[in-house]
Amino acid sequence: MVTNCRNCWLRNRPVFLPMSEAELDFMKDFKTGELKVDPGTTLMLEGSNSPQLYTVLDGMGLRYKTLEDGERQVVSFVMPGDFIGLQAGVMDEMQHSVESTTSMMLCVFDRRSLWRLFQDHPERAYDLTWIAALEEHFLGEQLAVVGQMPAEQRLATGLLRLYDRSVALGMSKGPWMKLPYTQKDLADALGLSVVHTNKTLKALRDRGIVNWKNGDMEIRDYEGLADLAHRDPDADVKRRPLI
Amino acid sequence: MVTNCRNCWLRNRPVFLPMSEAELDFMKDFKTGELKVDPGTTLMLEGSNSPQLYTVLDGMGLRYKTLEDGERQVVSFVMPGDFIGLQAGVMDEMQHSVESTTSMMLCVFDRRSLWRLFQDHPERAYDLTWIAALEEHFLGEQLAVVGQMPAEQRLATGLLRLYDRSVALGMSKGPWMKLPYTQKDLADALGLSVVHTNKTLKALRDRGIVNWKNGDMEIRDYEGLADLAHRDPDADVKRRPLI
DNA sequence: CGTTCCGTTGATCTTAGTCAAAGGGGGTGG
DNA sequence: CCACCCCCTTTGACTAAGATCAACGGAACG
Repeated sequence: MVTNCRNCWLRNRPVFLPMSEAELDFMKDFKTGELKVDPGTTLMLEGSNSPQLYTVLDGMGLRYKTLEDGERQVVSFVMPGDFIGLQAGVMDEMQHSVESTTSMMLCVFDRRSLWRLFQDHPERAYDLTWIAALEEHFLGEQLAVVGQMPAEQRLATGLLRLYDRSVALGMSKGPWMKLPYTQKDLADALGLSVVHTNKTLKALRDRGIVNWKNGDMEIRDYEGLADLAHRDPDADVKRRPLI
Repeated sequence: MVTNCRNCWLRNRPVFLPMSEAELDFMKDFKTGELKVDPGTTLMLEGSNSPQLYTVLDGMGLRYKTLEDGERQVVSFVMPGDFIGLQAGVMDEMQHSVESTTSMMLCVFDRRSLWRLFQDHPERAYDLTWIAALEEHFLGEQLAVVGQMPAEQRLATGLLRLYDRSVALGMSKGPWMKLPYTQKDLADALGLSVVHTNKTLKALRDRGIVNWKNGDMEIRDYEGLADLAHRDPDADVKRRPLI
């Protein structure tokens, strides 16, 4: 059964273009169904090997690693169009956990059909590799953020990135975006303590740059934020196509 | 011309097994030659799009990103078997730079043949995706290291990882390994200042845990180091196959 | 109506960064 | 062969960014 599958990577790359007849046929072959999950559901568990792979159709979540001492590193935020479970599919087990923070709608694939995809659909296999390379790119960026930037710049960079993605995905038109995370989630992503994250956030709020209330974030001064992030004004144009 | 290509991912996955007839034929098709570079050579430049992709046959190097303000984040250390240029091959440009720190021997491929690989050699395409996923895995680990660990633990984790790889690649049998990097390189990888890296290193030396002299590193107390890294004793067995 | 989770804030402490200066080597040129 | 220089390492003194600790407020929820 193929239902509406917007924002699915199998549909196209990048995730926006319309689906062709051939692609629809293809979907019939691979998609095994859709899955709706509640907030707080663990979709993938570090060290496990899920038989199912997902594409996010709707909702948000996060990927994280847990360290021996209980600390948590949020590896990335999950948004519509993201592919979940590549590691489980191609290596033998997941290296991080994935959890929903809102309710999510997922497009479900069978892990075992992945090899068939490589054999019969080289373009899609290529897309998959493209996705993996993209993921690698963003992890590298995040590593640079956490490794080299002071708190304020980290926060600005992180919020900006979330907002840009949100806009790119058509989830926000104006200055508002859904941000269903806790400050602890943000802190764990940026490598900061909750307290310091909160204080840094307050500083941004006091300066009228952002406004975060009840899971909704308002970017009141995009330029100012980009400035705090030390972002090269040209670079974001260059980077725009990479969501 | 196909010459000796040990440690090349195209040869096999993981990089150790012997090459079959079919694989030799395959190599003839894709390998365009070998390249020897001096220390300090920039192999890939962030933002550029190299027409050539490489596999490291011998020597060591590093990948890094440069931030707007001149800071540098070392993204990973490059060792034999590593594939260089996946992003250039599959996306449109490199997202980080790659530089040799010793002289290196490289196996050269043409970027344009990558698509042919996906069409005609699905197993190899699969391997390539596997490599990308592996890279993603290690970046995630490094992110957790930089984001959550204090200096000493970061250093211990980093050195341990370098040593384990070195052993896995057959480059060290005993407690010694080649470590041709500067302390600044290490600091930029761990998100620390050189000064603090140096002091932390001295502490390890004073406790007889490691000994680093003239580009050679001696792991004098592996257990002690693993302890400082808070490494789960079982985990390294699990992680061993992933180089 | 208590409990729990999250956000907020202040006080204090520690880790790691910055600044500065002094030792090596190893290479190059006089 | 020596001298100088450059790059890297090492060390100490000082500073600051951010962590930790602690306490309170509010909203959601059973």
